[in-house]
Amino acid sequence: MATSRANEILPVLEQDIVTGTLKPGTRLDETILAEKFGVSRTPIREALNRLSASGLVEIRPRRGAIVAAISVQDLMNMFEVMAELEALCARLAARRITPPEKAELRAAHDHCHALSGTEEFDEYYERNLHLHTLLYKASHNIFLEKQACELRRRLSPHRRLQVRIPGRILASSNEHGALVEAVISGDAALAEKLTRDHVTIQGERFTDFLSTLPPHYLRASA
Amino acid sequence: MATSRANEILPVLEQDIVTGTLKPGTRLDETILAEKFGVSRTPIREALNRLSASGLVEIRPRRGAIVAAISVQDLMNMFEVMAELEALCARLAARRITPPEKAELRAAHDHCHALSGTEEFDEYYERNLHLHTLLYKASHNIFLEKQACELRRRLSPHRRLQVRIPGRILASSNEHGALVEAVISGDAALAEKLTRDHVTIQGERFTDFLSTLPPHYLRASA
DNA sequence: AAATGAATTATTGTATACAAGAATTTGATT
DNA sequence: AATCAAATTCTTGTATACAATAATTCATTT
Repeated sequence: MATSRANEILPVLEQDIVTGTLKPGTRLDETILAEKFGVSRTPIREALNRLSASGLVEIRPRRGAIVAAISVQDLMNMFEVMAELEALCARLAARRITPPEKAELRAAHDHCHALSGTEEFDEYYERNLHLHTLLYKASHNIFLEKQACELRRRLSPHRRLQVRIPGRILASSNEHGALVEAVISGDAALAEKLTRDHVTIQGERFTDFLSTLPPHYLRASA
Repeated sequence: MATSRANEILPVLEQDIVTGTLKPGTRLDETILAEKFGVSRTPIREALNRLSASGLVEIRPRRGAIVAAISVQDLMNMFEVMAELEALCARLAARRITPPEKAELRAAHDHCHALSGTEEFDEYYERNLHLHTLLYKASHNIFLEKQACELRRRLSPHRRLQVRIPGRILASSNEHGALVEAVISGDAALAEKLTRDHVTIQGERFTDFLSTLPPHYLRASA
């Protein structure tokens, strides 16, 4: 046991929510969770409280906790902020990235690019995550890095069900190539713009995204 | 009682931290707090857990909770993100602000400007906060609004002790005037730039800021 | 048969009891 | 007098017991 039961339970629950094992709207019964983890309700409640503060869980007074369900508007709003945070990462990274970080970033991009033309969406998801994480790190702003990671985690349960269009991996990877080059060459303004455009869901991608969302997104509260 | 004891205690503690009544580094003894609020340790712990997830409180395993103490580097990092979030607010607001919101924003600016030349820092702090809050709202991105508010709250205990230079109110108010005009006239790019510059602590203001920080900022952890 | 209301059941929120680990104090030794 | 170690005290973390409220079920009435 690392430190406390609650500290062990928290990341497990978080992971289950982030990966979609526990889907938005799912009830989180304290007693059931307590049995599952082999503890009393107390550490479960601590974990749920913390998760509610970070937005992954919604606690309705006297009515229990559920995996946070968000509306389309929330989702659009969050993507808007995500794009800006990542754009800031890119701008700062272009100014602050170190030589070893440049090598890592290039390697991560190559690793992504190797899947161009394929349809290995799950694997690309992981490699893409790694590339973006390196970008956050290269900003050399630890707070920003944490914020960007947290927001990405929060978006991921909704992102997983995004449209999986055959050519998407190639397109995404090409965008990566351009923005990685901009960062490495120190062109902050270009890196910022390319990253913002890369993260923003625009044009017909947006329409596709909307039309494939499960219906519950249309009525969820904040 | 609104909903639960923990839900009553949480905002009180938060306010005490944000206003500096409870200073960074202060130990938050569960038993003492429980007595003060007339409850058992349980709801206190729930509140502390939530505050730790939002970053205002730091819980060290088996060693109790303290008001989050942050380093100069953390502070600089947070300001960098704050500037970007507010700049995004301004950019979006320039595109989305409604006529009644324009009137409110103008009024808030006038209210700030009325203190130009004075040295009523505490009053200016409040009016300035109101103006910025209106700017967040005018972005019409509720998630962004919440994030910006939360980060501002998190920075406020450290901001309060900023240098109080005689001419600062006038300078700040003039910057407000320009950015409010940019937002109202719909000049998104200008509004964004002016807001980022307004929030960023730069030039000799930065030196002043650093040199007046209490010494504990130099050794705090993340 | 449907609907309303009372009673029962289940679940959350709080308090208290207990266990385990950190901090402190006291005493012994150099 | 200073330092180190053992023991005590204090604080946190977990479990359990209880109270309060929401959800459900069942009966009664129209």
